[in-house]
Amino acid sequence: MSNMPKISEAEWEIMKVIWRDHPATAEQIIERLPADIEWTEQTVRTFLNRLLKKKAISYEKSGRSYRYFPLVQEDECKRAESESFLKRVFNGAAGTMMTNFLEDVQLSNEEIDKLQKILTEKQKKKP
Amino acid sequence: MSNMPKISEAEWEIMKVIWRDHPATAEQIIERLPADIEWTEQTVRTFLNRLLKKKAISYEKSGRSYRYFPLVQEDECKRAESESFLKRVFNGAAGTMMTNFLEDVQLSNEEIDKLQKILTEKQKKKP
DNA sequence: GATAAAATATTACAATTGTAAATTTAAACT
DNA sequence: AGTTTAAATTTACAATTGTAATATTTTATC
Repeated sequence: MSNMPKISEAEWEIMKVIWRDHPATAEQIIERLPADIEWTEQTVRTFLNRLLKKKAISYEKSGRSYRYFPLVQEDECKRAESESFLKRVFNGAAGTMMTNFLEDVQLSNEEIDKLQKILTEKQKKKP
Repeated sequence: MSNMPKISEAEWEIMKVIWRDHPATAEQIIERLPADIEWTEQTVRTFLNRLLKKKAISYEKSGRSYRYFPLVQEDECKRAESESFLKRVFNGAAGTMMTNFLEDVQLSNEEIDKLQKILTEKQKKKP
């Protein structure tokens, strides 16, 4: 099975930027991080190095800098993290978890429609 | 707002047992942990101590042992952890997150119905 | 009240994480 | 080619976490 690297909270921020647009230099990554994150450049470069060591990303050289790109897929990481969350917090009870979220969160009408549609599909497939 | 203690993955297992049935002695907690968890008693006691230090739980004395009980509410912890997960992994996009989950997870017909009902309610309330 | 047994509390230790500073390397410019 | 300078690499360091072992304190028991 998947020996996906464990990505820490801070590293997730880096990965999200890289997934969104790659390859990307450290400089680009730094400037694309959400504005409310206040890390020094060195801090970001440390995270990049750790992600390299974990084989979550790789790079190609370009001039004097590296252009980083992901080695692990966003979808897989999300799935892994979701499973872990579901098990840790809700003992794996997806229904309870979804119910809880639905009660707490506000959704647009489009989102509601989409969810309804998926649910209806699911219903049709089962007896 | 809430200055809720950060509960680690291992600590979550302890908290879930305590929430389910409290007050509970260390011994009871140890025996109620899921069978697939293989911690020595000392390890569990360490976690109990850390949770005490974090003020996530407290205790009352009973004979020679402590009977632990929660100081933080399960609901609040779940909510906090859910928010953190949602932000970290899905940038806060609840719709996307729910869609992803729905596609990956299998639900009973009752669960599907319940979710449909909640969605329909939500729809009615908004234009 | 002394002792044994059991519970709690303290100490340990390596890995991971957040947060950088210092150092080294390599590319650009003169 | 030598120097500047920007990038990457190495080193740092405290807090948290997983995983216990050891030590100390209490309470039953004789």
